[in-house]
Amino acid sequence: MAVPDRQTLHDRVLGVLGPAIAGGEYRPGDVLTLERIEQQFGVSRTVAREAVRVLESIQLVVTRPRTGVTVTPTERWNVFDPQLIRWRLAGRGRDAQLRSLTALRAAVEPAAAAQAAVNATDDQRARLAEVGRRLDATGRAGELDKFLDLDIEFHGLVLLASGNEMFAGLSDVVAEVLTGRTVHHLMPPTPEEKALRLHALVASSIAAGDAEVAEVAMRGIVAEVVAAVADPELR
Amino acid sequence: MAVPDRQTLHDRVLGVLGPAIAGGEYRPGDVLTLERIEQQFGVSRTVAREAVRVLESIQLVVTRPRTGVTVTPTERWNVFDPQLIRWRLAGRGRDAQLRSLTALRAAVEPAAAAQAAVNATDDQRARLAEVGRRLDATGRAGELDKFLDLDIEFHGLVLLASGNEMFAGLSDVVAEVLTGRTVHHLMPPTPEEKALRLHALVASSIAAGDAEVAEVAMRGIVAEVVAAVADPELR
DNA sequence: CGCGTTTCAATCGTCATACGAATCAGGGGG
DNA sequence: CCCCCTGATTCGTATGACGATTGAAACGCG
Repeated sequence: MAVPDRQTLHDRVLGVLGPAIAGGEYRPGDVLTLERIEQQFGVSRTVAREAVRVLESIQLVVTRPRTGVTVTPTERWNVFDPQLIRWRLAGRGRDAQLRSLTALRAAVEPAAAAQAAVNATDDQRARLAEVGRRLDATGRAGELDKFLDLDIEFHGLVLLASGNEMFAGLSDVVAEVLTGRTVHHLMPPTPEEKALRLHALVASSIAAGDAEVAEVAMRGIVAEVVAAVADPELR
Repeated sequence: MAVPDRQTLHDRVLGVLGPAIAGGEYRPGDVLTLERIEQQFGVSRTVAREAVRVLESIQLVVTRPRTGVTVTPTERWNVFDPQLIRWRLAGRGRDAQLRSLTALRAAVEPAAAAQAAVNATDDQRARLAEVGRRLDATGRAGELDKFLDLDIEFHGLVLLASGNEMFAGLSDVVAEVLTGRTVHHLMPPTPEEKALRLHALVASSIAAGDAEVAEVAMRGIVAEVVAAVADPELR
């Protein structure tokens, strides 16, 4: 066991450089040269270049001849990139990231639920109902870890069943947010009864094809989440 | 003149490979080898690798030793990547992409407007009012090109003023959608009177700090957009 | 002294080549 | 019949070299 995950070298470089930039250890305008990266990590030009190339595609940096690799102003960053989101959630600015993502969830998930009620396949409706039932059971039993997994599956299913690929593309992000919320103890020790009922309502409305109720119910869920994340007394 | 834009080689490779994969010319499961890319484009391994590396970071492909570079199933793609969005808007699947993006707009922009009413700086409120006025004027004058520019600026401002970086990160996407809508003639030759009034209402509500009205007004705007894009008679 | 031009050096961009590592397939041995 | 070993394929990484780009300093001219 414990064979340290075979990682490529550029992944390791990226895994240091990315979080460092995302976490603000380098400020916009700071300059890295390829040579410095090579030396700092003891890697070849090839590896350094590939790592930088990826950072560039996330628009964390720009590279120009004679100047080097310059850190980009934050507002140009590709904030939807899952890697970047993970880096930011792991470092400082985690709370801010969690809040902005939660606002995004609040905007998107009700719409996704409505569309899911219209577009879901029979199979998806059935699975949603099933996951909803198990969610309810583990919630009432207070099994938080299992609840988290099911919660992630639940919301992922809704986003997927919406039939909108952009919505579906957010499932990983939602998973990160849910996980982060649990890890940072922004979750009540036992899921609230109200939340459980709302999840059940979302599932049944989607199963029944009732877009309006599905949307309202989901709005209720995310409203609670927004409140929890915004609550200053928990930080 | 006509000095062909100095582009790096990997950008050119990427500019062919990316759209090709995004446009479905390679199917999920298809395999490219680095060697084939080298030969096809007449470039060195370095260049081929860097292009592939970027594709990998968008999750269009995965690479494994002995196997090669394999095209990933669509649902794993990083659909929020601006590059990918542009590639898809440029090729086939353009309509589908336009529709899914519009649904995303419809979900996000009302929330953004509401938050903007709360969080916008004085300067942003003023600029929004100003842009709103000019939007109205060019709209009534029927100057479509100028209207498009102002419309892009308007929606970008709202997203930015929301103070939520995720929302702000969508301004480029919204710009693409608005442009695409005009290019594909999903816009009425003269902007509708109702849309103009709603834009004005959004601007004034945000300026006045009225989140509720700003949200409702924006909802009115995007509802019209959804209808226009969904309208089958225009395709 | 001011300003445009030239020179220079730093850094990226690209290439060719070589070797190691991972992985899958198939053959040989138990 | 199963397991292990061997080999082939492809990526992963390193190295050294040269050209291209560009910003800044040095230079020369008015």
